[in-house]
Amino acid sequence: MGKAYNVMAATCPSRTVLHRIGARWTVFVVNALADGPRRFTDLKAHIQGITPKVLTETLRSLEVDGLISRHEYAENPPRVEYALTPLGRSLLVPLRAVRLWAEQHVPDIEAARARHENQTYADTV
Amino acid sequence: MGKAYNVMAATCPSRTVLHRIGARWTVFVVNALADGPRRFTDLKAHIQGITPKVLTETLRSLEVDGLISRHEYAENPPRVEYALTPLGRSLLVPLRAVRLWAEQHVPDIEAARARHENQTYADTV
DNA sequence: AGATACCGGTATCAAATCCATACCGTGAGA
DNA sequence: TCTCACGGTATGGATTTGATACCGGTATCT
Repeated sequence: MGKAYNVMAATCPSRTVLHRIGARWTVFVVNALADGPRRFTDLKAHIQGITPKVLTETLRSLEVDGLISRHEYAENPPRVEYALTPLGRSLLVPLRAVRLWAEQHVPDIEAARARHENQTYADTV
Repeated sequence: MGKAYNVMAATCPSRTVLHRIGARWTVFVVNALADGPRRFTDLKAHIQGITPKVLTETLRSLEVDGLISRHEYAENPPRVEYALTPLGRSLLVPLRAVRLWAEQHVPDIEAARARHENQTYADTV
């Protein structure tokens, strides 16, 4: 059923999906929610460097796409929690693989960048 | 080994790696090179919607990071081929998982978006 | 010989996105 | 009353992305 879509086609809806996944902060927010619901300020502290505006936008987008859910508790003081939906949790699997790849290959990529700085040949295939 | 890095830390180098992976067109270019080397114009035709400028920038960035290699053949007419390096091929694995997830969950996400449309409409009524 | 087309890109400028900083309303605590 | 935390907005500048036109070299067609 998945093969009904081709990401290389400009008109394919999977394009917009991939675009959303690839958006600047999606990977971080989804990963930050991996261990359970979190509050706005908690997320902001956990994902270092994200600004409140961008965090708000990212959360809204993910909510629209059904990847996370927003729960507003009518307590005193009011509390807002964000959590992954089942769909969001399923995305966690491939995203975790990407994050692990990134963490594991930092030395390789830093070496490649250093090599490029030194103008060495690029033919290391 | 991989756990020496934490993507949530703003200063962590894995951040820049994840940023590169998540860049607008990286997934498409890497996937387009999955089946072997391709030429510039071929890539441009295959990845619908990418402009030459952006394709050039993406290829240069991926080359700096050691994910692809650029071969300029001194033939007549000159030919330029881009290919995945072993490092790039290793990235192919998690990226393919992401692409498959995207292709498989298009209906879910479209449903979520439609649901959201209806919700906001219902809120105004 | 002249016109045309392909390849691998640049140049230029407009549009979309991202980021930093400041601020707001509500409620709680001192 | 003053101040602080929470969950955000407002504003305005910086960065990235995109659309379009163009270029030099080579081959091909007429």
